[in-house]
Amino acid sequence: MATTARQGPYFCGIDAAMDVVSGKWKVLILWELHHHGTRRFAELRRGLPGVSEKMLIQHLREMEEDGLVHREVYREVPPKVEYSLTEDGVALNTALAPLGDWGTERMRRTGAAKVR
Amino acid sequence: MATTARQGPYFCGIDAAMDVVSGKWKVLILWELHHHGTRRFAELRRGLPGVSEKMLIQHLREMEEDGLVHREVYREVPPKVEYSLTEDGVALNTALAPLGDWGTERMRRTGAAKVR
DNA sequence: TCGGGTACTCACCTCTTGGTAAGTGGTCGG
DNA sequence: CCGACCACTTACCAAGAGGTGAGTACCCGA
Repeated sequence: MATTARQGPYFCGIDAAMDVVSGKWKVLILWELHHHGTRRFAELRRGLPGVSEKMLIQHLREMEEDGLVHREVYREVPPKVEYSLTEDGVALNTALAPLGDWGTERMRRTGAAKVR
Repeated sequence: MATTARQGPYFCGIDAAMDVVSGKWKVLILWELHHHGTRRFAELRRGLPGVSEKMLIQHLREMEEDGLVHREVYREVPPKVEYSLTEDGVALNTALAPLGDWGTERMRRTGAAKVR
């Protein structure tokens, strides 16, 4: 994904949505931003145990490019950057809700483990 | 994915759902089976231009293992195998609908190309 | 008899994804 | 003066996702 292509011809809407959402941490970032509103880089990193800084940035950049998250840079001396969801990102999150319910139900049935 | 792990600890329901749905052709298979009810292997292959036989089988097997699709083998001389969605697969498809709408809307806005 | 269709399996190879670890420049607390 | 924190960037590397092409056992139509 990422560097090249993207926006490639899609079969249907789900296909297009999956393109934007595929990436190990993307939906988790969405979820985190949705629940906390605005978060700084280090806050996100701490909120997603196991994520590498490289992937976090890469995903955030792609999601910014895709118009899902807004990136606000404060030119202060200890650098400060705040990430938040755009309208589009909020809509995506809403559209993901039923899928989340399905997954939760499935976890309950299969007894899958949960992190934190 | 696939051979090892799976059912790994999840952060939330969306995470669990994404695990089951991640794979280049999975949502398309879901979509195809949902729209046609029951399909044979070759019909699916023809319905998803570009899919390789290897991936199609691999995905179908994983989805069967995950309880999303049902596989019915007819012991006839020209081999015949029919695939259909389970209740769980239908529910997943329903849960994916809003995401599909979001993606369709997005395609409209960005003017992304569509296959076939 | 030749080709095509059925539903696969297998071996091999490539490209992408994602992880690790180090470096950057500045500031603040102890 | 040492280390930690901030928000990154860069180079390198391993695993795996997915593609290609061949083979299989059988039958049917031309």
